[in-house]
Amino acid sequence: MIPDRPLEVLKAIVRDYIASKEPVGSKSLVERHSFGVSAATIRNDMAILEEEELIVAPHTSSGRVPTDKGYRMFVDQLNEVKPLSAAEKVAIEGFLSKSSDLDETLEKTVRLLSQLTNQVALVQYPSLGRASVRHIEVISIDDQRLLLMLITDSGRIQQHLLEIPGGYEASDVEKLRNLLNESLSGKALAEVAAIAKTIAQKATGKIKPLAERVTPELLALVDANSQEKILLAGTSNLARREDDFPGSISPVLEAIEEQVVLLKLVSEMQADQHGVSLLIGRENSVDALSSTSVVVSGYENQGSEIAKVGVIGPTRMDYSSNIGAVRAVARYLTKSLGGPA
Amino acid sequence: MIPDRPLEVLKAIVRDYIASKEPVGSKSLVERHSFGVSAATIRNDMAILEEEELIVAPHTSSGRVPTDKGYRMFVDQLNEVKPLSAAEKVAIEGFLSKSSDLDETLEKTVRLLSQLTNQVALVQYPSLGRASVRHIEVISIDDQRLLLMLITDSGRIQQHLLEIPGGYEASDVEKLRNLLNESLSGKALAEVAAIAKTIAQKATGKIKPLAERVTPELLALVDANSQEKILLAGTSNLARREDDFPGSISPVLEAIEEQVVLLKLVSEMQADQHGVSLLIGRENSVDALSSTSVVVSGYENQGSEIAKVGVIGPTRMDYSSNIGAVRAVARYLTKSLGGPA
DNA sequence: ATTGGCACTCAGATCTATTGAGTGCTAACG
DNA sequence: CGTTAGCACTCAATAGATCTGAGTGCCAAT
Repeated sequence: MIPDRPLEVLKAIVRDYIASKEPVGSKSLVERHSFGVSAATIRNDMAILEEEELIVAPHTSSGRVPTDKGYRMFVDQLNEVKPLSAAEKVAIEGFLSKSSDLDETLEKTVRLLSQLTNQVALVQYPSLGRASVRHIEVISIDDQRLLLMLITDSGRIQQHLLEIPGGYEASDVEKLRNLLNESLSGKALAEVAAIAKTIAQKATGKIKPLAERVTPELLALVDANSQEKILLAGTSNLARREDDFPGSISPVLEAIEEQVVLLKLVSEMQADQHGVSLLIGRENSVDALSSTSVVVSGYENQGSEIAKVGVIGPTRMDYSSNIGAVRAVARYLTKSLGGPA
Repeated sequence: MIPDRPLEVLKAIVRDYIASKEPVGSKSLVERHSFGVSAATIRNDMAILEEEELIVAPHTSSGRVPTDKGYRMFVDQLNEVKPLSAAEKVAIEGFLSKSSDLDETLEKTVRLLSQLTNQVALVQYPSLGRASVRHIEVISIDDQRLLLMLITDSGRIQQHLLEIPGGYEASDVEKLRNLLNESLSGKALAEVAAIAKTIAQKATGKIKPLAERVTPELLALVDANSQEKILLAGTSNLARREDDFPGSISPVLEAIEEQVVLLKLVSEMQADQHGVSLLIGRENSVDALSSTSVVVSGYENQGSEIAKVGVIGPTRMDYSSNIGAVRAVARYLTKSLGGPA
């Protein structure tokens, strides 16, 4: 266990380092904070912290820098996050006010979060999980084409245009639509595959060929729906912190653009005390992201978490305000989704 | 007018500089290319080129680097672009093969182009311009909600969920749908606003309130549709060329993320001899993009250009192959859109 | 018009002090 | 025992100083 004062010293080091980007030494520490002890004493405390690998000295003789472990201890000690400023609240409320469809909401959210935090913001699309079919629509576009639509209860809409080379009867389309909705509406997406098969069989006479043409496409839509997706914004914010990254930022940007990697990372994160979950530095398993931290929070629909929002930035970030912003945005997003539903 | 050999020298300088990133001097020039004259002669030619501001010397005494004007002359002289490799053609064909809806096609295209060129790729969504209404759909989701859809002839689909607090009659929805399609289908988007107004008036009795609720939303959709949009991919490719940018890349990335700016830039570009249009360095008016070049080409639907695809990268880029790739992708995109239509 | 020759320039690399923030340790103190 | 002043020491960063060589511009000769 770390004694009290050294812990305070650690906090001070983290804060000063975040603010100044310079390794912080014992002298500047006693100057900026009133510990009531001399620099030499602080040095002793720092020796303890170094022993515990909470801080390191970049060179033999210069100030100390927090390690990932140090940051971790810092955030775990953090018992209150920086509240949002009035202006920030206004911004969030403003965006929240006009409800619209899911795509638009998420796009706005991610842009908002990136501006709020000056970090790269990300939002995960609601995943298959507990989603269910709200409605299926088959629309005739012209005499050789149909538009198939799938609307889930989370508000996600997906469509696919399909060619019916031989043409079709309007009445058949109607019948098919009814058939599909009767059997599928309200069902969980996960069940759709099984049910759809029986539909193709149940279909009688004239509708049969049409049903056989359409159901596979429907499954493809479900599939596309279950395919996780992430929206990003503010990539340039990362570039602005260029020198927080050893060497070059480009591998970091590459890793972030790689949806699969990010998705895996984000999905595995579980909320902690603040309703927020974070990975600091090497705590995540992606090598290129070893000097970044990820802060995410889940957002909900109908009482259960459907996906995550968050930010990603240099390890040396202002955790307090980022956690605050992410948490706030996640809450508002939840509200915004719950509202019109 | 520039004499022949100096022109060849310019071309060689551009090519060598693109390949090596080092300012190129008279000696290495005669070594790498067989001009049949001595270095001193080349130096005289270089003096001419410098006089014409086609090249500059970064320092009093080191090799020369092409100016924007030099690059411009180079590409204007370019009479054949590098053909795509077999592998590249396969990649394009492969992507082309499966048709799908516009969103998906464009997303794939932009990713493909970015991989092909190792640059930041961009594709502009088909704009309002000549687009017309293919179909309008009003779908009842549940007893208080309708989904309004607008499908344009370019295949762009846009929808909006609207609440009907008082509920509605299914038959009214049907009537409204028919009314809308009769009046609007086939009409240019630009005309929709005018026509829609008369619809709200023409509507009789029971449909009237519904029509009055729906038409403004329809206009909003048209508006959203006419709102230009750009898709980006491969931002990290720019970061990889980090040192082609003086100072920091972050302003460049910021400018590129700024849709409005990019859109303006791209819209104003007009195709030249190769069916491709390019802006080199300061030829574009965006300050942050002064050391980037933009290569775009239009893609078509039903014989007329509907939007642009292209890449953006450092001024010191391989114009020949980028022009080739952009042109090829634009053509395939045109084909891909024309095919299923 | 082309060329060899030559003096000249200057960015970049290499080396050497110099500086100063910061450390670790020790001996003294209450 | 925890705290402190003092001191020798380390080493990154900075500033000069020097060297080097690629490359130039120009001139006189072909």
